[in-house]
Amino acid sequence: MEHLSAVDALSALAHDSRLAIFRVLVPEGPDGLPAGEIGKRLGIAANALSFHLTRLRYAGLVSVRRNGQQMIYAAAYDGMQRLMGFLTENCCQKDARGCSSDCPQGQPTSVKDKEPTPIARSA
Amino acid sequence: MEHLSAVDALSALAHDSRLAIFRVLVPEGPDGLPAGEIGKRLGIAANALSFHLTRLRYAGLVSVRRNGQQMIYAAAYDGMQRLMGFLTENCCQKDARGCSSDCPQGQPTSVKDKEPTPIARSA
DNA sequence: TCCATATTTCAACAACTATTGAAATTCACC
DNA sequence: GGTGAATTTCAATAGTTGTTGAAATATGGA
Repeated sequence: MEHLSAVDALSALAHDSRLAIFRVLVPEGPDGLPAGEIGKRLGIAANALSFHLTRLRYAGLVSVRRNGQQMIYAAAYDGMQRLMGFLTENCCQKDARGCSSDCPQGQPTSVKDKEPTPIARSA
Repeated sequence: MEHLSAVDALSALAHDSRLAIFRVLVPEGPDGLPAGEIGKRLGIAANALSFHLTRLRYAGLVSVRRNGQQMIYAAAYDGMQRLMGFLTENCCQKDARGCSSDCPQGQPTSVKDKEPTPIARSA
């Protein structure tokens, strides 16, 4: 995951309603939930919900499929996994206990062995 | 980490310059870097930099100390660790390969065993 | 075809966030 | 005390994002 799409994923989750939506979807697994059900559980109006779901979808964090009149949204685990991978790789200490505390992270790398990527805006 | 402070941390990182700043600080470890050096490396003006550093600090992702005229900023690993913990716990599948892919996550919990927390705004 | 349900789209507006240049603050050194 | 360097603060503005209500689209069933 590139710097920029990480920003997309982070900002998709950096909203109260969207984080709540995502958290509702996670335990539902690939089956997901119809938009209406999400809205009902969280008390979010249909149009606002649609707005937020689009944003999550754009960030690759949820997928959609149609089932009759309903749109079924599901957490896109691979998108989340890419985000976690990016954060672990770029934003966490590499030695011993990194950010996933109870998970020894494999290759311990010494701090300071890596040039930070300069900020580059694509557009 | 609560839902809301997770949103704070996520939105602090959900910006191109701030993510770049954080990534510059991570490999420097607890020694950190003076603000000016960060600005020089990333080509960010002093006042803008100060704005972003304040935001990161507010989110608990960097710490500051003074050294003479310089302000030394360092990545706050514990803040990042809390964020990673929150995401692993709330936004990832719990079974077998969760989001930290190569890290078997200890207690595998079955999907669907957890009521999602309803969205609650404190203010 | 007509109706009801589910969801999205649109446009207007409100709210928030970022950027800029100028001024202020803090500290070290003379 | 005065000067210069590092950093922050401020105010104005621009830009982006979220919210709301109304209208449109898509689907299934009578």
